[in-house]
Amino acid sequence: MQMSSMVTSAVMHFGEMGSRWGFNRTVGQMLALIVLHDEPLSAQDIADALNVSRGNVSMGLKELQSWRLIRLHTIPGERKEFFIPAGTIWQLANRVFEERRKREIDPTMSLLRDLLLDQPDNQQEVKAQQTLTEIHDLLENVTTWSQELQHLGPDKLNTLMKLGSGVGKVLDLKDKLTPKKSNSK
Amino acid sequence: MQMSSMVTSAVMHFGEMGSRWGFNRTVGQMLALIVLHDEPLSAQDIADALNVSRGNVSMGLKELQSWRLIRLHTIPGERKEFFIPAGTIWQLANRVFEERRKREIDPTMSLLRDLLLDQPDNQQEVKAQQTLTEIHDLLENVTTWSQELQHLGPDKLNTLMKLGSGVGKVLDLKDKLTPKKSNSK
DNA sequence: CTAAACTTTCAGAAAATACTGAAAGTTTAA
DNA sequence: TTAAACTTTCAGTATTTTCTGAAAGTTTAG
Repeated sequence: MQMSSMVTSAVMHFGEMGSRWGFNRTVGQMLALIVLHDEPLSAQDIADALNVSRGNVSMGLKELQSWRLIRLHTIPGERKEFFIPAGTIWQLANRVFEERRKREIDPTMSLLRDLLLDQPDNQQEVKAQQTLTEIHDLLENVTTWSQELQHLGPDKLNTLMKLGSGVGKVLDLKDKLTPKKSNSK
Repeated sequence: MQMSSMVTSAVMHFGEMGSRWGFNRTVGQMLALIVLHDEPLSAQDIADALNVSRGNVSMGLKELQSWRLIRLHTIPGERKEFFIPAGTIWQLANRVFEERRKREIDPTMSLLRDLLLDQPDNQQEVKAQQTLTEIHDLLENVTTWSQELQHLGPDKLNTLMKLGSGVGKVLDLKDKLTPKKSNSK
């Protein structure tokens, strides 16, 4: 199994970026390799291509499966297991967002909810709670919104993108077209 | 300088989450402390509150300033420097997004652009380039969109949020109301 | 059953990252 | 000037994370 120079460049880069994206170098390289290689790869293929131990590959595969970024693919007549991407690029990106939300936002939301239930004991805590509320509301918005986008799908998202700075305008448009209940018409 | 239990909880949590947000434990704790404490804090205050070395605080402050999350605040008559949050929660969150985009997306966009300029040498590379194009376009959409949101500001964003799953519908609406040039009508 | 072909696990080693504290640097007041 | 009151730097140390490879586990073919 020989990588083209293009794939090698991308694999190395995804390795370097890996830790910024929530996994480590080897896992990043493995993901790029599996996504860019059109044939299913065995664990041994991956270990050879990346020059890492078989054990490390085993752990990396487990992690990528826990992120639901790759899945098993059985080749009839072959004893060993092969791996392929678990969906389209759009689906993979969504899974990364979702998983990162779980790790980076959900625990904080949970803590903030708890802290906001407490009775403030002094002026200091009243101010702190105000700030915590702002943070909570902002995170909630981000969460809601990102889930919203996932449901849109790539095609509609693209339409939305092409609107460019028109998003604000569509919003205005919507305000005019959908009168509130309180506004008797 | 005594922290309330509420602030202590939040500071500890932000420390634990720090590494997932792109900085380390101490920097995360420092950020939470500065944001939640309503009075400006000196480096020494911070070192005492968090029980870390003065040198570590100095490095952390530099990092938080490079992210533009805190800024210097001079108190007349005081020799030492004090620090306060560099804006509203909304502004701070935006800076974090922006900085993370620079670190997590921009380098990859740059590499992808380069790889897509290369002439594919074989069928393998043709397929790889297709995939890389998909990734590139998706990242470009995400980038464009997040910048778009930053310009909206928190108030309009909130309106957008309240639309909930209605975003798709508004989009359909917009399609009907704004015929494309190619559609002679 | 047995052995071959595979996968997983995990203790210890290696590498990367973060922290300390002492020394060097800077600013200000007198 | 000088020295006091601060800040920054960075070599060495501590901590955390990642990786290896050998041993243990699993599956299948005969």
